[in-house]
This record gives sequence, structure tokens and C-alpha cells, in this order.
Amino acid sequence: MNYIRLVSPGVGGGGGGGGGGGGSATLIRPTPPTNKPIAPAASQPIKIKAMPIAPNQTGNKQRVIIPVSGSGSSSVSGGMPQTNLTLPASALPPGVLSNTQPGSVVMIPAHYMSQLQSNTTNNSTIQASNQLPPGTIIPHATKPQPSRTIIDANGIRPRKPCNCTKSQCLKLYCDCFANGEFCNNCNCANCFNNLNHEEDRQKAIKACLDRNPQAFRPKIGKGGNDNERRHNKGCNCKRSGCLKNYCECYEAKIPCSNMCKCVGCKNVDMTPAPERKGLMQLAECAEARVNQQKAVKSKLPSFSHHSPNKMILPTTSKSGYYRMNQEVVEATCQCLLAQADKAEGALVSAAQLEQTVISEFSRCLMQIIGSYTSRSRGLGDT
DNA sequence: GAGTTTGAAACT
DNA sequence: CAGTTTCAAACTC
Ligand SMILES: [Zn+2]
Ligand SMILES: [Zn+2]
Ligand SMILES: [Zn+2]
Ligand SMILES: [Zn+2]
Ligand SMILES: [Zn+2]
Ligand SMILES: [Zn+2]
Repeated sequence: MNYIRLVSPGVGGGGGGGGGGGGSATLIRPTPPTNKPIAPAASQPIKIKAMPIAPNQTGNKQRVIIPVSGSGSSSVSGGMPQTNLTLPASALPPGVLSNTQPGSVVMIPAHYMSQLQSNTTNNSTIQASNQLPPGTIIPHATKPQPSRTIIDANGIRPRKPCNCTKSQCLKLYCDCFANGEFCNNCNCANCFNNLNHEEDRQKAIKACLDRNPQAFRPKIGKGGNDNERRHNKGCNCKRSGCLKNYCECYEAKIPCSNMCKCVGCKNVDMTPAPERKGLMQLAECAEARVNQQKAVKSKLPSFSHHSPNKMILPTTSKSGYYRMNQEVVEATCQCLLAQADKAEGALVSAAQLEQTVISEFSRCLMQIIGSYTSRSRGLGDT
């Protein structure tokens, strides 16, 4: 049920096939990627938000290029079945196509893809424009082999259906819309995210881009290296510990990074330094690692990261109580970790290291206690 | 399935 | 920009 968007085969390690969530569209690369840059997609997570239209940062409109077999009505020859579908040429941006000679190509804006999918029969493999280099031309000859179908034979279930009721699927609340796709077999009510409402849709897209020019940028990603996939904006989780799918980082199976402003984060990359694990558990500061990174630049009230550990307790804020405690905890963890790092660097014994950390913990506690008493003297504290 | 929780997106 | 509201999904029971 809860497939996290779509996990492309390979990420999870499986190759496996097909697993249900077929995701909007998978792409076939007609020619092996020239180098690296082209399509990370195969290994990308999926919540990628594609550009539905309009100027993307590179400025090129994203288009899908589909070979045309006849004139007049363009047919998609993505997979094997060639389905006749007629595109409402009127809806296409001016100057886009109209050149439909046999063997020529028709360029279709990216955002028609899912609609195409819905119209085509199953198993057609469709190119997702977002991942294709702009201007790529897929010659007829390069016809894709019966490549693995992304679309389940049962029904077209390329993506998880949305259930929007109030947004008309024209706000980023709607995952379909946010991914630059049309609603397809969704359970939405009053859906405007389809070809029948292109005008409204375009306006909505414009509005979104107006609010945030990067609204449709792939959220995860950072190209190329799979290892450096990141959530571009980072999350702001407060209560989930970034260990539930509420967290976009966790959902995308990405460890939280310094871009995140999460509180109590436990979605950290534990790969390095496994030995220290016990110690970290002791200090309950798994999140400190993330905080360490992100506190460098942030104004997080925290201890300075090295030797002179001065605790900067947050001033009482009106929203205060919870947040302050949380911050104190984080600060304490950073303190502990800093000491641990230092001791570890000094090559002391494990017992000594533990002793160091415990001492530091003691010191922190004293400081916290002192701070509280002095503060409660000052103000009544509600 | 109903009800709650959550954090992004929207709004002010 | 921060605080609040709205929203649809994730989660819980
Ligand atoms: Zn929707
Ligand atoms: Zn939808
Ligand atoms: Zn819809
Ligand atoms: Zn998070
Ligand atoms: Zn995060
Ligand atoms: Zn986090």
C-alpha cells in the first residue's frame, strides 16, 4: 500500500521489477547517456517533481519528442502498441509541433505525458521529458524494444492516485499536480488537473511559479551521483523525528542534511563510525551528527562546537517551553559529541572516553540547572 | 473506514 | 519574514 512514491528499481536494490508503483513515467534512453549528466532517473527516488510546463530554470521548455507515424493524428510509439491519440493541438504551446510528417517527430510538452499514458494502452513505454536532455530526438528506428512495462497490466496505475477534494488538484497540495502530471485514475473531486481545464491549469502553474520559481524543480535530487542525493529544501519536521513518512527526507530515503531544520531528527546517516554507536546511544544524540553539520551556519542556540563549551540558553520565547527544552537537549548532545570527538581523537581508552562524556554530561546538567534556577527567579514563568 | 497527527503549501 | 490556516497524506485504532 504505502509505496513511497515510486522506488525505482535499483534504489532499493532490487531490480525488481516492477513493483507496483510505477511512477509516472519511466524513460527509455534511446542512446546511452552521453556522459553522466543526463538521466539520474533510473536511480532516483521518486517524488521528483517534474516541470509541468513553462520556463524552467534552464529556460528550455521541457518537451517530449515522440515519433510520428502518420500525419494528422500523432501516434505514440513508445512501447510496442501504437495507439492513435489525437492531441488537442490547440492546447499545445504555439510553435511546438504541427510538423507531422511521417518519420518526423512531434514535440509534446512534458505535462501531457501522463495524459498520454492514460490514453495509450498499457505497456507503452513513455519518455519522461524531464529527464531527457532538451532537444533529444528519438528517431523512429530507435524503437524501444518491448521494454519492461512500467504500467501494470491490470490497470493503468502508473502512480498513486490522489484524493484531493478542495484544491481541484491545482495546488501543490496535490501530488499529481506537484509532479507535473495530470491526474490519472485518481479519486479527486472537482479535478481540474486535466486537459479539459488547461486554462485554469496553466494559470495555476503560473501562480505556483510565481510564488516559488522553483516550485516544480525536482525536489530531491541534485544530479548525478546517487550518493549525493539530497532534499533540496530540507524538511522542517518537529514531531516525527524524521522517522515517518511525514518527513520528506525519510520518505525519499534520504538522510537529513544540513538543509533540514528538523527538531529531534533521527534520520541520520549512520554509515560511518559504527563503533561509536554505543556511545551515541548512551548520549541519545544520534541527531547531534546532523545538528553538528547544520549548526555550523545556523543560529541554533547551541554550544560552540569545540573546546570552549559555552552554553547559550535560548531566551524564553512565547511559544517557548517545548522548543527551548528541545534546543537544550540538542545543545547538550552536541556538547557530548564534541567531547567524544576530542577524546576519541586523543586515542584514549574506551573507558576513559566514556568517563569524559559522562563528565561532560554532568557539567551540562549543572549548567542547565543553574540556568533554570536563575531564570525562574527572574520571571514568573508560565 | 473513521479519526488523529503531521508538516508542506497557502495565506495573511 | 513569521504566524496562522488549509490541505491531503501518513498514521493510528
Ligand atoms: Zn489531486
Ligand atoms: Zn491526481
Ligand atoms: Zn485530480
Ligand atoms: Zn524530517
Ligand atoms: Zn530532513
Ligand atoms: Zn530530520
